[in-house]
Amino acid sequence: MRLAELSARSGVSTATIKYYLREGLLHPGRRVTATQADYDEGHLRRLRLVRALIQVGRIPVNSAREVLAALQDERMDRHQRLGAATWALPHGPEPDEADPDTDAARRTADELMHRLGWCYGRTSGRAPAGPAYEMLVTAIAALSRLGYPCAAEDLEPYARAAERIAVSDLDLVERYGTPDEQVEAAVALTVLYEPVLLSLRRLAEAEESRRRFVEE
Amino acid sequence: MRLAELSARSGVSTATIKYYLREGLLHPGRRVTATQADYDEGHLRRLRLVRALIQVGRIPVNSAREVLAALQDERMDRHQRLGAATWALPHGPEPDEADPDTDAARRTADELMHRLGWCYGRTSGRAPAGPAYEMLVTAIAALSRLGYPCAAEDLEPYARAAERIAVSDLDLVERYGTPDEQVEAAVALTVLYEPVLLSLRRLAEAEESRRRFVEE
DNA sequence: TCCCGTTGGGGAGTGTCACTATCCAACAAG
DNA sequence: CTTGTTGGATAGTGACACTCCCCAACGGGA
Repeated sequence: MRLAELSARSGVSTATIKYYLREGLLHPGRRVTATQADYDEGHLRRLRLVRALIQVGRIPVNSAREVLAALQDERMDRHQRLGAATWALPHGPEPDEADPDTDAARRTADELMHRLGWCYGRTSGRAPAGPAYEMLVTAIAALSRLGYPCAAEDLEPYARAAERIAVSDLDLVERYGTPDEQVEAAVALTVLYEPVLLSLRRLAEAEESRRRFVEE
Repeated sequence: MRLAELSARSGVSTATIKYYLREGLLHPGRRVTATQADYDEGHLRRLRLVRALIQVGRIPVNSAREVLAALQDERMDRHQRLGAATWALPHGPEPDEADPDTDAARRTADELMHRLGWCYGRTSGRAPAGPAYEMLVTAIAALSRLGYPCAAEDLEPYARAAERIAVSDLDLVERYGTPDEQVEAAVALTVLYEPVLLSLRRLAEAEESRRRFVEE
């Protein structure tokens, strides 16, 4: 398959494919002559994944490169690769450590982890905190700065919902045969189910708001 | 309160506050002289909300303006205002209607709405679809293009989790007294709980992955 | 009274990001 | 032989969220 065909079958312009090649998001094709290369189904699949991560998952190109690199790092097992890929995902601004709200937020997050029996945070920290934990702290700090309730007990229902969602996620992942496929599936599902989840939540909120506030 | 004090108490630079004033995200202060204006606690609160929406919620400035406008539109009731604000939230690219995957995705989404008894979509459509619905369709289309399962039955657990989350959300909202406060709370919670939810999901996934894939 | 700092207002500049356009010489297909 | 495509490279684009700088008009302390 040549560049033009890869472009036609993926719906991505040749200019953009060249850009991804330059940025290392896509492996170069097998060189046939000095001015011709051959691409296969693997390139097409990878290209579609890249597009999905960037366009649907709104992941910056640089992060996408790191995520893809983690996916195929032979030195790690399934769990580690998934962790490395998740680690590279975008995660918003770092918490402002000078802010007292951040400190309070960190304590709230720690308490939540403790309640749930998860091994993150300062007190129960078997695992390093990681970007997802920092993201949580930042969000909790912003909420309390605005005066909205987000004590550990307010957050617990959300965490319980997240637990159930994670079980569904991993069930989907385990449908796939090889560990390699599973890791790719896990990352794709982590990223691409985010918009699914957020849109379902917004629809559910509208539904619940109608139920509570509109008399018919 | 003058500009410098507003800046000090919010942690936002005077240049950025001026930018927000220009962009209409913040009401002008009460003019004292030709070169002096007075800001109050309302400005501080609004500024903190704007910052949270933009920095934590990652909402573009233009969308934030629309969201804030919807919040205080006197012509609408609680439910309508919340809907208008949610409507203005960012929602990714429009689905590509030329793509057969989009059509299939739309049918999947419709079936899901039907299973849940929600009044969205083509078949049960009492309400107009809205951006959240389009976001769902785009994400489902991307997933099936990559060959990942997302039939209505695969999505149902996610939707059930979203339902429970929406109930928690509205419970938090109803702690507030006046409808005005409730609407602001609803929007702030919709937006600011998104990173909370996503980070909790990532942590829960790591936890579940460890449970399944790592023998200790 | 003087003066240095601050004010609102406005225009222009900055840096990042994800492309996109253009050019090039080397090929390849009709 | 012509017409078009290829990989490779550089430069340009448009959106975005600030950020900088300039101005004349105040205003509070010495």
